[in-house]
Order: sequence, then C-alpha cells, then structure tokens
Amino acid sequence: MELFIKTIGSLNDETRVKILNFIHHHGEVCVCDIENAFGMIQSRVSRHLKILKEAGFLKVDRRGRWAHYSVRTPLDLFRQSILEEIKHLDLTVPTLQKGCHNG
Amino acid sequence: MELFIKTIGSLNDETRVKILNFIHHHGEVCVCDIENAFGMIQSRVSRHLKILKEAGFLKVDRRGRWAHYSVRTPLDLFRQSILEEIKHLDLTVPTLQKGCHNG
DNA sequence: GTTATATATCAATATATCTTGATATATAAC
DNA sequence: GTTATATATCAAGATATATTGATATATAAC
Repeated sequence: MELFIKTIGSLNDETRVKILNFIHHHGEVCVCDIENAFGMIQSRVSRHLKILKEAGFLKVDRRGRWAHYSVRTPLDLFRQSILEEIKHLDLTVPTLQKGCHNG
Repeated sequence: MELFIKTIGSLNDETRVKILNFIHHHGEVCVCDIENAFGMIQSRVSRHLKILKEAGFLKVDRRGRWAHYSVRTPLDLFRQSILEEIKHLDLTVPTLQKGCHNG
C-alpha cells in the first residue's frame, strides 16, 4: 500500500504530471532543461524530480555536474498505463532547448 | 488534466483505496455496510464515496432509504488497470454483514 | 401529520503538501 | 588551493485535504 500511495501521490500535482510528460516526450533531460522549459526555480524542480523518482517513474544518470533524468526502463505495466493515460491528455509539451546556460 | 487529477487524487488516501477495494470485492454495498465494516462514522464514509464517485470509479443506485454503491460499468481501461493494481496489493478485505441495523 | 432511519453537507480543527529563498554539496575550471 | 556552476536539502509560510460533530434532506413506518 505504501508504494502504491507514493506512486499515486506523485501524480497528484499538475506540475509533476507536466514534468513527467515532458521527460517522457523528450527522452532525457537535465534539471536545468526543466527549469528553462517551465520557468521554475531550481529547488522546486529538484523536489518534484525526487518525488517522481521515488515513485518509480524516473531514473537519474549523473554525468559530471549534470543529473540526467529519464523514464525508468523497464517500466511495470501499471506505471506504463499511467504514462499512456497522461500522453492521451494531449498536454502542451514545452520545447527542449539543450545546453544549460551555455547554448 | 482536471479529471485525471481528480481520478488520481481520489486514490491518494489509504481509506479510499480500502473502501474502493471493499466495494470491488463485494459487488454492491450501502453506506452503512462500510460504516460497519470499517468502524467509521457516517459523514466520513459519505464524503469518501462522493469523491470516488466523482472520480469515475463508483455509481450509486438509490432504492428507498438506501444508497447502493458499486463499481461503475463499463469501466475504462485506465481505471480498470488501477483496480487491478489495487487488487494486487492484497489488502485485507473486511467481511460484509448485510442488513443495516436490522439484521 | 410525527418519529425514526439513511445519507449528504457544512464548519472547525488537524494534518499534509507546495512553493520559495537560503544553504549545502559536488564537480569543473582556473 | 579559489571560483563558478549544477543539483539537493532545509525552514518557513501558504494552500489543500482529512476528520469530526452538528445540521439538513429524504424516505419509510406509524
């Protein structure tokens, strides 16, 4: 039950649904990509990513100074069906401008 | 997005997950069945049922003084997959003693 | 009509969650 | 070593949600 509630709770916030959809759409992004795309301050983005990671949706790959987030694979069927449902919401996905403060 | 958050939010509470599982397991129950099975006061049960109904999981059939709740059919695949996931949690389902204060 | 029962809703308090700004950590460049 | 950048975490206030007890509504029995 605990993990189920954690998984559900991670999606009980529009911001996180949008961030998860953004990552799912673009494949792999770093924290500052999300800051830029959504115009959010860093601490807010970092906190939401942590929640989505602990809910089993995301993985992190740390390379140098950057933390690269992407959808965890393989993903169980339950989380897959949630991602599908989110995709069907047809949310506007902000464009991704790669290059954090150095493009 | 609004309905998605409403659906997710309805499950972001252990009590409601247990109530939904209880109804799914037993088929059709009235409000007092849930009061009895879970030892909850009526206003609390009524409020949770309303939230689950508005989230698209339950339907009500009012017969006389009683409101009979059951899982909505047909249920879309997304909500079906959530019900399945809840079933796999293997929660303890309280027994159902039919007959509200008159058994 | 009155009385009892089943359910729904409101108001108040308690609890949890989100956002922000500040601070901490960790890597890279120098 | 120092300085700059990327990310994580903490503390405080703001917002949302859960629980309770009281009240409202609606049906049934009398």
